[in-house]
Amino acid sequence: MSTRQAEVLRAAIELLDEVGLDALTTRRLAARLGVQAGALYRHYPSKRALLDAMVEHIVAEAGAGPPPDGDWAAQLRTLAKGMRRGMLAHRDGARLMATFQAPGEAARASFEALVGLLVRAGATREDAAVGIDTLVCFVNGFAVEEQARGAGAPRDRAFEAGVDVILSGIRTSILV
Amino acid sequence: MSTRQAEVLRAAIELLDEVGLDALTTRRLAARLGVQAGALYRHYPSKRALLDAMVEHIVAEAGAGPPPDGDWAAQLRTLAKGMRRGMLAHRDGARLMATFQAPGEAARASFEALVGLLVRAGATREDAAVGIDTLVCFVNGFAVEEQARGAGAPRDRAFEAGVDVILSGIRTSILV
DNA sequence: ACCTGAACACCGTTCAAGT
DNA sequence: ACCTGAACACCGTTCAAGT
Repeated sequence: MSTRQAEVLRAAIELLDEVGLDALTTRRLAARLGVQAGALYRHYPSKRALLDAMVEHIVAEAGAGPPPDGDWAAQLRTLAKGMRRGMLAHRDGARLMATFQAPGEAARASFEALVGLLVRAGATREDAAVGIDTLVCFVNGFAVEEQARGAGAPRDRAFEAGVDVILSGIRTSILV
Repeated sequence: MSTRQAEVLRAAIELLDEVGLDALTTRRLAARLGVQAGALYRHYPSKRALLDAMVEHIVAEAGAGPPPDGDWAAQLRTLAKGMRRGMLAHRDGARLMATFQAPGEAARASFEALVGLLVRAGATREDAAVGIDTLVCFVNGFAVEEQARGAGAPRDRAFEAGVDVILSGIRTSILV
């Protein structure tokens, strides 16, 4: 990944935070880089490809940090909070993820890590995948709705309560 | 609601199914109606307003049908399946819902109905709201991901397994 | 390697004017 | 009441040509 490509990506994410997804335009991005719109196509083959790179970047930065400690439930709770925080960290972050298509490297890796966590706690691989799928879909669905509703009241408590419902479902219907 | 407005809405939903959300353009919609693009603004003040009306229509048609029977869990399972079916019934239906902002009349009513169901099963109103919120966010998140991944393998079993995890979480952590 | 200039085929929206 | 015609200020993308 060339330095210039990384600069384009960084500028795109900054622009997203400033103007939102709907106003994130190749022409505006080019202007911010002091360049003509067509020049962007040296670095990304399409706007779609750039958006995908942004998603990947945001997922990776959300999945960073030390692995949490505690039992499997405490770890999943921490990781779920981190995923939500990562999406809310950027304007329209959740909606950007939702428009995404292919799971991508970082997303797949973090999914596998979560499944492994439940397997180590005693679940079969299939059951673990169901549990993680449920949790991940909830987190995504929650963040999309939360961000769509605008800056309204903080929904931290509601989010954690939802995570707890799912963790308790995993405990009673998936783990031995 | 004038007849012509209803025709515009119907044409918009047909066009969505044919070309998808990204190609759903005021000009294409106008062409399908045999009219100039500007004429649409007699019936909807903006494309956003038209999209909102489409969401409302789809939500309402998904929430139609007789109330299911069985205990609360069987009823929630049936309703969750219906919500997912409603979103998948139209091309990019899930993504369209996700771009939506205000909850809207139909959505609010169906949320209240679901909460009432859990209250009758013995939950407090707050706990019931948490449970329903969890289920609804999961359903939306699941459908968004499912539709984003394209027509791939049917995910009926994965969906129902996820619903069951949440129902079992509601049973053990919310109900008396 | 990176960018310009200019074009192409589009967008959503507005508004006077028509019937 | 509903629509036309025409414009305005934009889009994403391509591509020869420059440095």
